[in-house]
Amino acid sequence: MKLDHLNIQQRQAVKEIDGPMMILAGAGSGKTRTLVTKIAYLLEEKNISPFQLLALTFSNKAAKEMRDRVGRDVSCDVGALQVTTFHSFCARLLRAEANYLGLSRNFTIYDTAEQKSVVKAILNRRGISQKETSPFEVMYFIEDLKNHGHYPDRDISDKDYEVEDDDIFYDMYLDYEKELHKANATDFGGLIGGVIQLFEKFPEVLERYQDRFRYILVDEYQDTNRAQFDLVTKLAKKRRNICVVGDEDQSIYSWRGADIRNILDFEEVYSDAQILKLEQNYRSSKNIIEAAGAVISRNTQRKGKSMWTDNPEGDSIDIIECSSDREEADFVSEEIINLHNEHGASYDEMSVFYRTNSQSRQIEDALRKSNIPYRVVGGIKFYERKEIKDLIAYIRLLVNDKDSLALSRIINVPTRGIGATTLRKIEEEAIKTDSSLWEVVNRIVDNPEDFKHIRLSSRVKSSMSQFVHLITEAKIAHDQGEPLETVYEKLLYESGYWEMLRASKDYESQARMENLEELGSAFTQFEDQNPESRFGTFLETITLDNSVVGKEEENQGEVSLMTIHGAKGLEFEYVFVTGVEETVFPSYQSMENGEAAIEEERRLFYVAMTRAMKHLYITFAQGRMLFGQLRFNGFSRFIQEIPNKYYTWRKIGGGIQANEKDDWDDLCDPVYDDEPVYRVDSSASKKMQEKKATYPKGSKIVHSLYGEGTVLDCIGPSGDEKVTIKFNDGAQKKFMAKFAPLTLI
DNA sequence: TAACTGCTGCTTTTT
DNA sequence: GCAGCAGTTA
Repeated sequence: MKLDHLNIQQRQAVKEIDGPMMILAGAGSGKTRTLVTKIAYLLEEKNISPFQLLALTFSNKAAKEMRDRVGRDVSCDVGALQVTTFHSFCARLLRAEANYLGLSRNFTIYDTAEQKSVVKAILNRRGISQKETSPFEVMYFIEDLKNHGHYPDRDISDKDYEVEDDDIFYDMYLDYEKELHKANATDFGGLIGGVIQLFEKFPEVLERYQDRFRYILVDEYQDTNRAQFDLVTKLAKKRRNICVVGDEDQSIYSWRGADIRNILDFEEVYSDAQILKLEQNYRSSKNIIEAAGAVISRNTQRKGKSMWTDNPEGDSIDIIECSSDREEADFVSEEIINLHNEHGASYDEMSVFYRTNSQSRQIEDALRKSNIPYRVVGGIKFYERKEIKDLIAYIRLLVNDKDSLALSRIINVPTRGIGATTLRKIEEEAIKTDSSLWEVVNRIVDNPEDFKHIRLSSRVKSSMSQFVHLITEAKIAHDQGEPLETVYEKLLYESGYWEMLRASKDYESQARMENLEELGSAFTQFEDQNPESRFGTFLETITLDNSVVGKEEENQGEVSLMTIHGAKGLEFEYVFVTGVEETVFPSYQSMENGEAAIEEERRLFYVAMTRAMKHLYITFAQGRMLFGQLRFNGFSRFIQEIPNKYYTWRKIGGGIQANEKDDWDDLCDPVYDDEPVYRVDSSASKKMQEKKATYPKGSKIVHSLYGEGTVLDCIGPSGDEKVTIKFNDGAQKKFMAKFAPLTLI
């Protein structure tokens, strides 16, 4: 098998197949190429059956990419090959082995919004207001437990997580688990935990899987949490053929439980592990790689790689100082037009990054004004829209009638006169008789005389009867194999949902109706691709991968807008990183959370920088509207961490007056020694001192070589300004003030 | 039952 | 600046 297309380290990563291995693969180092080749090598050269190989990733994006490339590059039949995400793998395994854990096969997977509803209900029941304890706190607590591989009766006293007795949060966690179990549901963390539980309680099941998966590959290893590490360790215990690939410098999901120790401790867990580093970057210019390297080298929590490249030095990084967020957006759109018209760059080679989604609006406005085609990646997801969640709730109830959360969501949508009071009565009854809401509603409909004690009006009772009829009819149609879209439409029209939107005159309803039509075609499309599938598989697919509906259409020459988190794994010729200011990036929360949080922000900044292949723009605004207030935050410490030889500082627009600008430069004077000084206190901006620029805008100068000219612009920190000069012969040139032979006249 | 009003408190979001 | 909540009013 030819491995000429790989470098020495990559080739070694491919050929060493036995025993534990960790590959530290830096940004743009050909990680996927190496992994795909390794899979091909195992299958074709070592004759491993695809059935015995397991490749796990964290994201669907990565799984899909690997699957596609394996399918393209590998000649043998890869049908049985599992290249999938941790969560899909676990969901499938749990459904296959459901009988062991007392779940039924049609269990529902709750997403974050549904988890929140459950937690809210628990808080409510305990009489705790959301002000006292926010549901997020409880959710975070629960997730943290699950991320560490905890499940209710698991003894993890010898693990790295302590559970205290009579902890009210812990009690709520137990309530939560009970609630989910009653609803025949689990959550993302529960998928992983469920498999761990299964493996611990039934060693024979574990052994079956250990014998099957002789080679295990884990991609995006830096994003795995402790539970996933546990899971993989269990699976690999017998054969020890485990190969993990990751980059600790791109670990940006620790707030989601990703545990950087999985990388830092790998050698301790596997003392005979081979550690390989892929340090050659094939993506970006030398300037970008070295600048990014300088920034990330400030982190202490890392194994330490040093990326290098054979690529040309490339353009200087542009640091753009703007007076406001508005001007920043205008600069981005003007520069995009410039790149497009003057440099022939196509829009889909450009991307604009921001720290938070809310920053996109400003940019979108500017792009729209200039008629630049763009698309926003991420943001509000299709399946998170209210109307979609509503109809999905109808379907969830149809698939799993124990899903009381789904029932309570839609029993009064559209309004059927079954309001909060009635619902509370049903809930009380359900708790008393230990049944689901669906069962209670059915009992009321079937034997109304048994429920005289909860006094329901006949209008309410007849609505309930209609509701039960609707769901039951749809369920029968579904069971008889009617096309999914037909059943869906039945629910949509006969529930009155469609009519409710049609009758409503507000502006949003039109869009909602369009979304519901799109959902309809999603069913048809899904059924075409998975002919044997029913609603159950559809639900699982959309919960675990919300890019599933025809949404992921090809980029037809648009500028991409996204958060930096969304940019991981992608690359663009031209990248704009916007809003690079203290309190925005790093975010103010991270600034309050100590050095570890700042290191994560720094990794995020590193990810942003290393997405750029050809040209990198870093922009910031002196003043920005934040929380309805104009704030002056100063540029980010990360800008100060870029050695000045890699960038050109440009101040654009007219915003601030000359003397103010000098004060600003002085205020933000970057410090390059070992202990950076950060001046982020906005009140400091009021205590600015007077100081003159070396070459004020508009002043006349003479250059010993080029003659007389006018200063167009003077930018950058004082003592290190870059001056733009228009000479009398029309030529325009940029100089470093401290080196150029310039004299003021 | 819904609609209105004032108050609070803000990230990122692969699954 | 805006969404989401709790408490109040029609």
